[in-house]
Amino acid sequence: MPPATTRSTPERLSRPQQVAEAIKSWVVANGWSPGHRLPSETALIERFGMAKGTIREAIRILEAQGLVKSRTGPGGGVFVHSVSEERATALLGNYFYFQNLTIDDVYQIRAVLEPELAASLAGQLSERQLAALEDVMTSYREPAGTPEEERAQHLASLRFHALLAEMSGNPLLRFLIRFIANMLADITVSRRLYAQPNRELWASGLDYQSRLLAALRSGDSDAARQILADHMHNAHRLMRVQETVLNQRFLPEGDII
Amino acid sequence: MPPATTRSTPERLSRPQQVAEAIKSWVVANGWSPGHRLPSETALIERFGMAKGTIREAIRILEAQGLVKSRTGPGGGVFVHSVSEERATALLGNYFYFQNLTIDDVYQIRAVLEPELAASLAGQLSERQLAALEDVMTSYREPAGTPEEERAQHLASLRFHALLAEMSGNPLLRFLIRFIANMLADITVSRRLYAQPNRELWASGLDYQSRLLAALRSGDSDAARQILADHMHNAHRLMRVQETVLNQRFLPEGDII
DNA sequence: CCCAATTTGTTCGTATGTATC
DNA sequence: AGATACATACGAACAAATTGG
Repeated sequence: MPPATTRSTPERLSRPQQVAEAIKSWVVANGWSPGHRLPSETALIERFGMAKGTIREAIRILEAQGLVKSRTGPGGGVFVHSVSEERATALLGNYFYFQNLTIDDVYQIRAVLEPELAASLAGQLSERQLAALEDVMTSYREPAGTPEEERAQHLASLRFHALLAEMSGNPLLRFLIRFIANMLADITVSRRLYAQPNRELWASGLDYQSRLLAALRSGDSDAARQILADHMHNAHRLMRVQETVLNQRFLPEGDII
Repeated sequence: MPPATTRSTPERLSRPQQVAEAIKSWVVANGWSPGHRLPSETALIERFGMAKGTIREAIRILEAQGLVKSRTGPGGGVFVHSVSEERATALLGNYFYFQNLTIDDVYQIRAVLEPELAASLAGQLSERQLAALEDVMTSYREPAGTPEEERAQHLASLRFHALLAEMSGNPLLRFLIRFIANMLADITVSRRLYAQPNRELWASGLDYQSRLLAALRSGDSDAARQILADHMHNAHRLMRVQETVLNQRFLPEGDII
């Protein structure tokens, strides 16, 4: 179940890594699906002729990648597992931890993905799904009073976008939008954006989202696309302002950005 | 250096996993950068009061995520490592292995990301970079005769897009486009698309790319965007045709799609 | 409720491999 | 070449968790 690892750097692998790769291709070759039980530790020890510790390290490698899960006790063992969205998000997040993205980078992508998502969902949602979206919106019907409320509302608005993505039939689009929303949530928290209430962002966000819901309901794909394009443009502009404000406030005090 | 793991499912972690998480936050807290050496195994054994095997499994977990690398010998040890693009690609690929994407899914994303990339690069590239792009183009100046050549040319055209992405200053855009190109290369191989030469795709691809280079050179951002939008639309259409042909050819023989 | 069987989880001691000086 | 410092691997014993009787 792991895509064949395209090895461009032919560096020697440690034995646990070799075993992990061998198990991977074994699973793929046999077409084993999530839930299938792999041979027991002792069986693998015999199969590969290696010590217990080596085999266990191999299994840990696969577990870290989210490809297997192991349980103790009778009926236990190591089981093929489909990589969860949470795991994939965390693993990919590790990569971008070292790439120090800017707000501009993130919004360049959001600005094209979110409108595409909105357009593709117009006229496709059930009344139940539309109701769920309206439900999230209610959590920021009132302007925030405190910074805590402000932050909570911002996270709720990100949840709105994540929920919207959830409704897409495209797994790739779904993952990317949710991943970016998560990353944005982390950035906002760690950089302490939204420390001061920003009533303009709140008002414009609420307005855009209600207009979006109308377009989604009526099936007006072009309108939905345009509404989200405008929204992203606006949100980007407002976040850049806040980032500037932030740097001016915190940098002199030696705080991390 | 790993983003704080947001744990929504409070399941108990095994000791190696606990240690791995502890080391992660330890690295983040101390702000250790790639290249920094972690304490030796024996030091970690004392530090955590656990057996060697447990510590080693923890390190395997971090290594599988691409966050550390270990070397033997004097001056060796475990070192903080920035997650490589290859590693991130492989790990994310594991996730989508279980999501069975369609050609439509992939092209819905390509159709918005590639034009955005082209637009953002117009007028930004050096003569040297433009020359490198032209260089890749020469590898499919002639129409393919054999299926092998056909496949090689298709992979070269994907490399053209990957190279273009490489030139973007946006790490997120860069990664996404290269990831999708890689995935597309895998899909085309595993599904045996392009088994029969498709001269139309070859001709249109070559035409689009030379027009794109002109737009990039002259700095016409809108033209570059439009050219790639058209190209994606066309490539998508042609790949759907081939996928249909493929299914009709191979499915009766019991081959996997 | 406890006991027994099964399977992973953990420990320790020792030995081997590998790169640096 | 040899000594040193480190990860790597082995093996046997013991512990913990889970399931079923």
